[in-house]
Amino acid sequence: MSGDGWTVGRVAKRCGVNVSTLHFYEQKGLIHSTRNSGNQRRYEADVLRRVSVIKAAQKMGISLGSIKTAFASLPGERTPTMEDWQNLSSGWQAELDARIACLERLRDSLTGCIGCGCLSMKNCPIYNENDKLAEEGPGPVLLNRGGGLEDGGH
Amino acid sequence: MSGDGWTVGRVAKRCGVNVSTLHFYEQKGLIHSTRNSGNQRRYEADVLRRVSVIKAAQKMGISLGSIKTAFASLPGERTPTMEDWQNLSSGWQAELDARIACLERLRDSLTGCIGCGCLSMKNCPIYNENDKLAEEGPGPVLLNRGGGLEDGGH
DNA sequence: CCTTTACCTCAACTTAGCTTGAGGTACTAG
DNA sequence: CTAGTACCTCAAGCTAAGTTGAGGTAAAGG
Repeated sequence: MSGDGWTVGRVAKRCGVNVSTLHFYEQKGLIHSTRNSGNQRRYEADVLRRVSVIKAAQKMGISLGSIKTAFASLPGERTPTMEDWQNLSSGWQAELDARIACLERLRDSLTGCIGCGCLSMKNCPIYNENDKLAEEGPGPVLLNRGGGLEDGGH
Repeated sequence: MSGDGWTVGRVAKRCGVNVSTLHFYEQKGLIHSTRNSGNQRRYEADVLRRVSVIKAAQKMGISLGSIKTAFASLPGERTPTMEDWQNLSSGWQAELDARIACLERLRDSLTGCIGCGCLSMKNCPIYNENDKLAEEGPGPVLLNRGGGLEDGGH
């Protein structure tokens, strides 16, 4: 079974995503496959890790574009080693740290800031501490578009 | 000037958003306005805080839909007091805490997890700790769609 | 008064990340 | 050998959160 490669369906089930999502990722260049004699996709085992990493990175708020860029640092020819993946993830650590720090600042100033009058001001801590991070050119940028918490209740 | 209400342009400039964004928010029911004799929008001062809160909440990753829901808890007739805003923000504190905690778990397990083989497994800490949070029905849900860090470089 | 700037509505377009559907082919189990 | 899945491609659709543009009106300054 896994002897002659993984089929889309199996990868999808194993990774908890739809087949269409795998097609989509392939189209975006995030994963790749070979074809069997009947033109059906066959994957190497490392696709599982790729998909999982995509999912984990997305949870950190990293876009598919950035993930693709990160994946570009992986070796093309050989199967990525543990070390390759470690390198990749360590690049995201900093980003994640920055993001956590930002949310913490936001949390710490939230009550005071929304409650007081400063939120409408240009010098509000929430406003600025975030804007600063949100504009660091290429590099850690956070939560500046869309996504995220849905239906927060309240 | 502010005597007979704020114009869209002034609100936009003051809040650092486009006029079209204010139209959009109004259409979504997040802010509201009255009209002058010539059908132009006029806002009460509290719109400034609303817009600022929207922006702050978005930075936490809260969707406009959730923000609207949260705003529904504000008094309709009278201008919201400081306390009203505090109540609203305290609801988001918990969400923000949950979210920070989740990202921290993700950070702490990132290296180990991406580096090891577990990411493709159903019992991976990253996978599950996040999924659990991502599925708490209505309530804190995090980063499950789109958005976020763009162009992380690396 | 006249020009310029601000505002109005409505519709269409944008990006990300997928999903859905139509129409057709390949595999696999009995 | 024949169902019944699984798979294929391509195009269109969807949601969020806005932005852009066309065509037209209102207000403000000199």
